[in-house]
Amino acid sequence: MPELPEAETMARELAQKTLGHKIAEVQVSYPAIVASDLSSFSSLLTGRKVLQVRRLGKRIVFDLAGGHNLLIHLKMTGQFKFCDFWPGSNPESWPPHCHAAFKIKKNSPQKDETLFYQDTRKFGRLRAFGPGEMDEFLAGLNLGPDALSAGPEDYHRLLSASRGQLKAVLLNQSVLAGFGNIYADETLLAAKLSPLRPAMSLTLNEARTLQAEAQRILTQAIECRGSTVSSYTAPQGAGSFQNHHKAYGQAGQPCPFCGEKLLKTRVGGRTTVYCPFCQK
DNA sequence: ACGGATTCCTGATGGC
DNA sequence: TGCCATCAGGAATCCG
Repeated sequence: MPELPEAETMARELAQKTLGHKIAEVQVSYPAIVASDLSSFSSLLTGRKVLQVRRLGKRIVFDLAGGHNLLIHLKMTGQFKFCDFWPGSNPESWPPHCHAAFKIKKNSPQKDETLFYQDTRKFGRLRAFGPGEMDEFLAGLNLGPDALSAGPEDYHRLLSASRGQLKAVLLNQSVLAGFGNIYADETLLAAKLSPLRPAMSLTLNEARTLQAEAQRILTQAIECRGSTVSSYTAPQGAGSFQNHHKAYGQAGQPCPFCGEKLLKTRVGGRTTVYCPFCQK
């Protein structure tokens, strides 16, 4: 599922293909995928040049000319793919699970491309904004600082201020933005901290370890272009960090530190894999 | 203010 | 082999 490293990879690869080019046409085949006003979705984006593509937590932002924006949350299975044809108005003729299409009018002599938003489970959401509107929307989300750029003191202050189990707090995007189920489990195992313990009990030294491991793992995952599980693919193909997972999906496998079997449980409603001996 | 359940979806998996 | 039930999961929303 797309978390911080996957969203970062997608933003980079989307930028490579779209920066400086115009969105010439927009089509939506599954209207529920648009979470902003549907009638203005196309007109807010059409004819606008892409100035920047960036990641915001797990979201992807297209900054467009004139202060307009396209904001995407990929949720579980959202992804982008480029094709060299423009789809017909009949959704049946679209590539599988594609719900929106953006015609990228390339500067000559490059050939135009179609950017498809593809989402098997249809959980993802797209929003288009006029000038200033996105900031207002984002303020309402109350996102915490980015998990990759926050420092050790931030980790300590934010996590130890929240009630609840450490992993549940780590997954709360208004505490830190970017962690999902994969990297929460990976980071907690690497830092030898139990997902089950109260976040309030986190000491400054433990927070330092947690932040350092988060930085290391998220950075390495970005270098691997993310983890390809449940069909995630970036525009330029699958990532490879799934080959480095030590916790996620590894229940019953030996703990990398002590060799005992990793256990599976649930924290905050999510499947959680951890070592009951190493993670304190 | 917190935890828990529910909702949105579809493909993969497991039991019989 | 086939069929049906269950599970997976981010986050908004609702309930207690």
